[in-house]
Amino acid sequence: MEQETDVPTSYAALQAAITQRQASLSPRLRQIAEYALSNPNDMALETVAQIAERAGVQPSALIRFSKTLGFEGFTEMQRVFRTRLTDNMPNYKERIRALTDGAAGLTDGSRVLEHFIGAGINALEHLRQELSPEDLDGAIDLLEEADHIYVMGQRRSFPVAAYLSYALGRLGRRTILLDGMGGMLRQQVQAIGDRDLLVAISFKPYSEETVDLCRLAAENGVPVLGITDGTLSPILPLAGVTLSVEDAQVKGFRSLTATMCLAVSLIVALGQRLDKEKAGR
Amino acid sequence: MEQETDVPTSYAALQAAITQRQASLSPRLRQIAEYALSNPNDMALETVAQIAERAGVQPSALIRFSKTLGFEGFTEMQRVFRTRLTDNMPNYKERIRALTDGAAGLTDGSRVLEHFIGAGINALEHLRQELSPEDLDGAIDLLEEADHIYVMGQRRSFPVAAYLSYALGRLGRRTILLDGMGGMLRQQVQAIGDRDLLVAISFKPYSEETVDLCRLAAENGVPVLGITDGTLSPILPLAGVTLSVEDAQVKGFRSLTATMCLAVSLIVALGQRLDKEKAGR
DNA sequence: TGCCGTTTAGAATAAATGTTCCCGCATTCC
DNA sequence: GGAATGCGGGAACATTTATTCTAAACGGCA
Repeated sequence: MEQETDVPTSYAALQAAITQRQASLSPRLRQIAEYALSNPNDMALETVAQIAERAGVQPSALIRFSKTLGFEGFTEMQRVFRTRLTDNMPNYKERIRALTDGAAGLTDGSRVLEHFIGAGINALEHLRQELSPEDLDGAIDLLEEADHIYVMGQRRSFPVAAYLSYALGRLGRRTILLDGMGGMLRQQVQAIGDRDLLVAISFKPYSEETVDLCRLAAENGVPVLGITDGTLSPILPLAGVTLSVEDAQVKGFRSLTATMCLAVSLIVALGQRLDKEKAGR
Repeated sequence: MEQETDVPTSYAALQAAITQRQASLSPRLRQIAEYALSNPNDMALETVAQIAERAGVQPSALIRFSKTLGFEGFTEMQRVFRTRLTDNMPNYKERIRALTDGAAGLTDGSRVLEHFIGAGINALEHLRQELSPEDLDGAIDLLEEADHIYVMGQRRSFPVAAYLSYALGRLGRRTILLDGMGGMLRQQVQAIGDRDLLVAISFKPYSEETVDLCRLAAENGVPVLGITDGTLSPILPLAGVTLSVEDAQVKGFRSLTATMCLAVSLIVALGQRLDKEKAGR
């Protein structure tokens, strides 16, 4: 009575099937779908009762879920989840070796991705080693104490500036993204006072506008938090606190992997500081 | 009566224990030891009866084997075999979430940074494992063939959109960043044709505007390249090609570490493709 | 508000699984 | 050569586990 044709036999197919039918499922079954996709290990190894408890559903709901997907019962579906563990097992070592050997059989796109992933991991580890906690805390101090926060980043640094400005705003900090929109940059800049903070983000080749702005700020006694790279950065002597990141670069395209990691860390650390302060009062 | 001290809890320890005691075991138990070491998958997933049959022994012999190694019974030993599957096949989602949950006790800035660096490395490895080369190449195809490229990303996704738009522009692709500046979104959107491409970036909680725009594009036959997370994303059914990234998230602040890595990889891979094409002519 | 189809919870059930136990067998030691 | 010891086989047992079934809750619709 059931059509057995579309019963998934591989984990990839099962994942696709769940994803596809997820929208048309009843609430409880959707809940299971969500749990199954994010906890495939549990689905593969635990018992119905255990999974039901962890997912917050009844055991019978899991059987209904399995049957909805065309399986005979839960056991049959679990078998597919288990193939994910066994099938990927031998591949794991091979993949790492393939990577180490130089990624010979990879298509262009994924070779580039592999490269940037490797570079990204390196950059993150480098960041961990090189960035001093003092600088980081100093940066958070600046962000915490500033009246208004002005964020500037051009070209490749603009996404970072945009992120910081968005996130700082969400933390309730008064933040202005200096994007020069409508030629208003000069006006925006004139408003910066010495109780404010300029966050300047710039990487090689350093944007003139950003460096100029830093110089202006430094002359007017405005604190500057620099996010930059290298030891020769023109931002360095102008900024009170500088956070240095070395991200990978290929053909002029700088990866922002580590920089973004630093940015989100700054934000969350600042958020915690603000929480604590609020609680302390 | 039994000393419970040396019961192996990791697969490595179990493997060592079996190897070491193999010589002093009775013939039948040695037979089991041999089977266990060469078929750890079976040991982890099959039932006692199944394993017994495949190894050519009695089920009870397996229990004896387990007890000889200091376990309470077969079930307990099997648990160790199962850790091998879950440990070697890390569920990065779980790890990322674990890191996310464990962020509660973070105090100072450097601990937050440590946390995000760890989470970032995990996310990158997850990206490496989960993103299929086909999808990646498909995405590059779309970017290569599109007449105009429209990029949309709101809130936390905006930095990614900004980066892509900037970098695509530098590659000479005609790119429009849909930022809704000056309430021009509707006009910008109306211009999109079916030879163009919409790049939609959205993560939980998915921005309504972005999803709506995808739906509109899909209805009008405009190709959509989605960059999103999870398998439940509303972008998924609307996009021709979807690239899925799982980045860490703490207190509502999503790290863009892995997402940025993917973005720059896309760009550089596209750049290579364009170079090759140009050289070929 | 009242009806009808669907969905869900939870107990009841049947199947399967792990474990125990005892007896036969071989080997070893007296 | 005979008793003792350890090992292994396999059926019986108890427990766990998946599954079924029914009544209740829910949600949509008139």
